[in-house]
Amino acid sequence: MNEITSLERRPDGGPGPIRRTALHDTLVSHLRDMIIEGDLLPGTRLHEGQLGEQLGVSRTPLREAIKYLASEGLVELVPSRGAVVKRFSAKDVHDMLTVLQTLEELAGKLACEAASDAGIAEVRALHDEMVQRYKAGDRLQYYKLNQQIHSAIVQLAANAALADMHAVLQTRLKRIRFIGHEGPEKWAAAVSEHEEMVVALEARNKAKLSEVLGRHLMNAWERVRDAV
Amino acid sequence: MNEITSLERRPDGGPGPIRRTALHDTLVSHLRDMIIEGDLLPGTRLHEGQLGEQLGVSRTPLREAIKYLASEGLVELVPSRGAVVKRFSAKDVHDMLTVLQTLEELAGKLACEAASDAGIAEVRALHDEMVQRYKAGDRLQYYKLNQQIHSAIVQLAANAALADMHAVLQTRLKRIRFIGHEGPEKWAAAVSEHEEMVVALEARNKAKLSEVLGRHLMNAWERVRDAV
DNA sequence: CTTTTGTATTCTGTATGCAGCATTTTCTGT
DNA sequence: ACAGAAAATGCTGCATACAGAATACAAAAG
Repeated sequence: MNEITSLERRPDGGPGPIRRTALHDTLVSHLRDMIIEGDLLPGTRLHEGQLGEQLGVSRTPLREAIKYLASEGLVELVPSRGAVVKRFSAKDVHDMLTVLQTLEELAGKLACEAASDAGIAEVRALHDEMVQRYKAGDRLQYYKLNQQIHSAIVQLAANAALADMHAVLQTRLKRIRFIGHEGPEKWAAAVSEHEEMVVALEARNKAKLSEVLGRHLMNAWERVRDAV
Repeated sequence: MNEITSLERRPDGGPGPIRRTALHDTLVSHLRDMIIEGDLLPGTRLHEGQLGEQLGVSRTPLREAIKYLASEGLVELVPSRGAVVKRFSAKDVHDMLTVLQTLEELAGKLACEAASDAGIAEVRALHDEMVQRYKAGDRLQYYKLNQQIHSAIVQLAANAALADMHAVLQTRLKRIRFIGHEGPEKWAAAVSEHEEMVVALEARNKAKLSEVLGRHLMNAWERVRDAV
């Protein structure tokens, strides 16, 4: 079941303008997911003919999607030899986390200034939900909510450029973090850091929030360093 | 003279593997330049037929290039209505400068740790050249060297992710800064800041370099705020 | 047996053709 | 004369077709 056509139209016949997504756009999301979830491993060549047939799509929109992902940094374009899924070294991952850390520190500062109370409440809600998942041992949902919280804080900063850069790096790292399974004690530490984060945000304590976010990502490196 | 074919082969017959650039790749650079230099103003629709004919290229590689630029954030894709050159609000520009500031502060720190003496010397050379252009009143060359210096410092940080993010933002801002003409006194101040930067780098003074880079971009906002 | 060269196949890169959507123009009714 | 509808035009989105490059394979030479 990898046909792409099923994704083209929304399943519900709900109101509002019917979704009119372009195929290349759908393909971008689809391929991105395939890369993140490991269906396409690093170093894999993206075979236009084969991949297109597998997804039930012609080469043209597929190529367009690949170009888009290339600019995003998920695939690499080799002249006359197509595209391959980009492989990240340990240093690459460390570099990305370093930049992400800086960006989130900035996001923390800005969020404390710009966030609405409602926005902060949403983060709190996400966090509480995440803690529930943690206690239930549901790693996948925990992981997703974790990412959502970080994205939400960045959103609160109300800085489009920051959100862009953060999203790109987060996407590039998803594949890694998806794999990086941490032990119970480190997991607990991560949850504890998150609690600190939300408290600092609610107090609109810029310095504190920024510090915790930075520390959190330093520790993230510890957690994934073995996986790469 | 807008034919694209002339750019396909390298002019020199130098050694090494002959350049074999794909057309869509060439188009990305070409369109990017057209946007930055104002040949394509914000809000302009990128007409596939017309633009392709003008450049002597068929629609397929052109469309691929546009998708790439869309991911880079220079153009916006409107479903069923093609692509338009993205328009940036004053807030957008301010947001971008804020992020750029943070990134360059980080770059400064890392560069002081990781840079080779030779690398630092190159920045010094660029700076001296820039000062010459400044004294000669050659705004265009000054501007280009200015950008080169910032890029060079980021390169010295030896962090690929940082370089990526920096390049994207710098590209998005080029169009703005290209326009933003500053008065003589502000121009002098900018040059003076650059001098401080290079001195701090040569001394490998992390805190100082970081501070000057940050201040420099704060001032950059002052210089361009009227232009947007 | 190894190396090299010629050939065949496969895949990318580019062009073109066709269908559907958006927009504009024209026609018709009031 | 004006408003609304219908037709016509132009453009995008996707598929297909064709040309050229890269690789794999096989045969021949050392």
